[in-house]
Amino acid sequence: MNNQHQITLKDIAQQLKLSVSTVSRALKGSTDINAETSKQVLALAEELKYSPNPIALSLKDKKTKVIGVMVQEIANNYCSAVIAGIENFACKMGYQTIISQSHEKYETEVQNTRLLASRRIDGLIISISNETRNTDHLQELIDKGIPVVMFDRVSNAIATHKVIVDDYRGAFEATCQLIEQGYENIAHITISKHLLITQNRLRGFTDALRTHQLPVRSEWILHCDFNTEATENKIRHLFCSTKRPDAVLLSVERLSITCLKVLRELELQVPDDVALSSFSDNPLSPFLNPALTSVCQPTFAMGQLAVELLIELIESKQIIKEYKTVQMKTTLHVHESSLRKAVAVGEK
Amino acid sequence: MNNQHQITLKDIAQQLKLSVSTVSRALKGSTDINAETSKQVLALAEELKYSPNPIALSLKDKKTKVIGVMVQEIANNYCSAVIAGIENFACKMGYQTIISQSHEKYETEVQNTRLLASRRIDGLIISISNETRNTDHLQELIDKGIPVVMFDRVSNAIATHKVIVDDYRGAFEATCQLIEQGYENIAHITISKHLLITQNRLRGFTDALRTHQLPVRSEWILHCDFNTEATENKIRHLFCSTKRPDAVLLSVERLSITCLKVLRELELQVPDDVALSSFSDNPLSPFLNPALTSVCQPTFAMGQLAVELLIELIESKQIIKEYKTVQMKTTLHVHESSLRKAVAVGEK
DNA sequence: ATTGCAATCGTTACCGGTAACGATTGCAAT
DNA sequence: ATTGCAATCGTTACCGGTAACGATTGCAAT
Repeated sequence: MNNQHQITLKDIAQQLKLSVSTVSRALKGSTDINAETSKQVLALAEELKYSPNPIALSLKDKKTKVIGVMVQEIANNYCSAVIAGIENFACKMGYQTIISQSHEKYETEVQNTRLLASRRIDGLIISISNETRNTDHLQELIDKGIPVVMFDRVSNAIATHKVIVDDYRGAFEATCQLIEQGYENIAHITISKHLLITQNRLRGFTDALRTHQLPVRSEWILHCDFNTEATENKIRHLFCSTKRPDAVLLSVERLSITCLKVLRELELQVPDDVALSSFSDNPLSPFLNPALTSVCQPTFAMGQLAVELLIELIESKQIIKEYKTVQMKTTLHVHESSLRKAVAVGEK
Repeated sequence: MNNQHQITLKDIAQQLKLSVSTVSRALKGSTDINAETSKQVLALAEELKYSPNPIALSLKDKKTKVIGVMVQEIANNYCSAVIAGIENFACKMGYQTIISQSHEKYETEVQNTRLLASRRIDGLIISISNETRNTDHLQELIDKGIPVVMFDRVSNAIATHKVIVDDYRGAFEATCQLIEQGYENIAHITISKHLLITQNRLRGFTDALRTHQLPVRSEWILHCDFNTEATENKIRHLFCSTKRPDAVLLSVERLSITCLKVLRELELQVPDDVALSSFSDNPLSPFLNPALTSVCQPTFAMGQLAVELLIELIESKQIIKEYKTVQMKTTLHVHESSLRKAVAVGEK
């Protein structure tokens, strides 16, 4: 049973004693063919379960109908939700996706981007890694004629369509919510300072503090990477200082988990001792202990939009010079982790 | 800058006034070539950043070096963790993966499987949908010479390599843990009765009850699908009966979330009113409210093994007749959701 | 009878690789 | 001088499609 070969035009042509081009015409619904011949071809194609070889088409048309997606980690709620949106729209448009991971490493991102390019993808959707500061590997792709669309962690150095959220406002609102609950000593645990999202979220955070006449303490702004142990140590140090924060705004979900872990270890209660608020898109956030106040992003829609923009770039005949950056809105879901207990509120 | 074409052997050949085959030889490290010529070719290839067109190779070799992966949902912890394992090993072996989703629908699974096949994937890794009872679409692939490896939700109807866990023992142990805590009225909320994992987990569950001389109540065995509303109603009905269970074993993580939701709505406390134990691979399980007792699977290793077996099938010269089913172990992580409070234990 | 054209089909080239085969050259062995 | 062979390179065919172009046939229009 094994090693059956896939049916080709040639097989059909030979059986019907026709040329491959006639068979091709019949299958493509050309009018340049006898109706009877066409019917025979279609019937046999159906019977043999013929399906055209996309490899042959790709070679000829120099289009693979494959889109590359580069994210930090598939097993990450945010990423997999965006990918779900990408798949949804890409599929409708007849594109398939190949997903690649950077694992938050610059070197891996560069290598895997080149690997995708060597696969002759028609375009790339990317959210850069925490380490990435140089984006030449992306410019390389664009120079080769492979369009790139960025989302989430975008870069100013690349001129292309981008899909982001209003990180500034997301952080601002979350910080204000903490302040309104009476928290005045708020720390910010975030990722690489070189990422735009980090900078925007940080500005949102500090602006919220300043708006409420609260001081900004630089030692309470932690830039972490994805080395869990190092991050745990940093956070532990933060909470073991003589004066410790009574609230934290976290920039990404993974950090909030690490933070929760450390707080448990230190036997600090959330939100009694420390309140938490985090950028997060985990559907389980409301079921956490305590339920985690979350700045949510329209992940699925972001994915859909990113592919839509990418396909626009891929299929447009003329060279596009005008690139747009679409900024979507975040939603603050307030839960227990950033809410003063009723008693405490009463005392205020 | 746009529409730069990719460098081909022809480009290099023309610049060096050589034939493409000589260039090809040089790049492939053939000895059948002058050392000096070879050096020139390699230097120019480097300079022009030549990378071979995998499409052309695929067409010639009838191998795409692409593996299809069909799962129910990417945005699902279990799936994305297995996929991470698949990617890890596939990448090392020079394969790329295309991920496709069934969204728990039989029709979608069949369609997308055919789509993958039409893409000429070298092999497929699949966990079938909750609706799937007929697996002809997989046999079709195998008959075409495209090997298939199944994991998690496997089928007896297909003869091939399979990677599963000991579902029976996983369910048995989890149920015993509940019984040992003094819970005697245990329900089982699970998925389609046609899936082997469902049958094995159910057997583990009922055998544990019988071992402890507890009755098996058929009305307390709920088979759900992924229609959240219908499932919520079923669960609500279960807990609103005159005699309600005091513990539940859940077959998949998603159901445990739905169950948690309903219990909150009904203001039933976990584990005071109802204890919960669930098959789950969410890293957040220990941080849930209450921390969820989980039957965990070695997801990453399962993914790795599944590709390893698949690549073995793809690359083996002779036809393989002996298929193996690798059964891995589950681990029970006991947390608050299935632990009697100290007081209650004292009363026992 | 010739011409033109529509209808219908086949031939050929091409996409970018590789492998089989062939061709050329020069030198050593006879 | 002839033969054989190694070294080195080019030609060709093929993978499976499609499009451009060409060929044939028969009939209507002149």
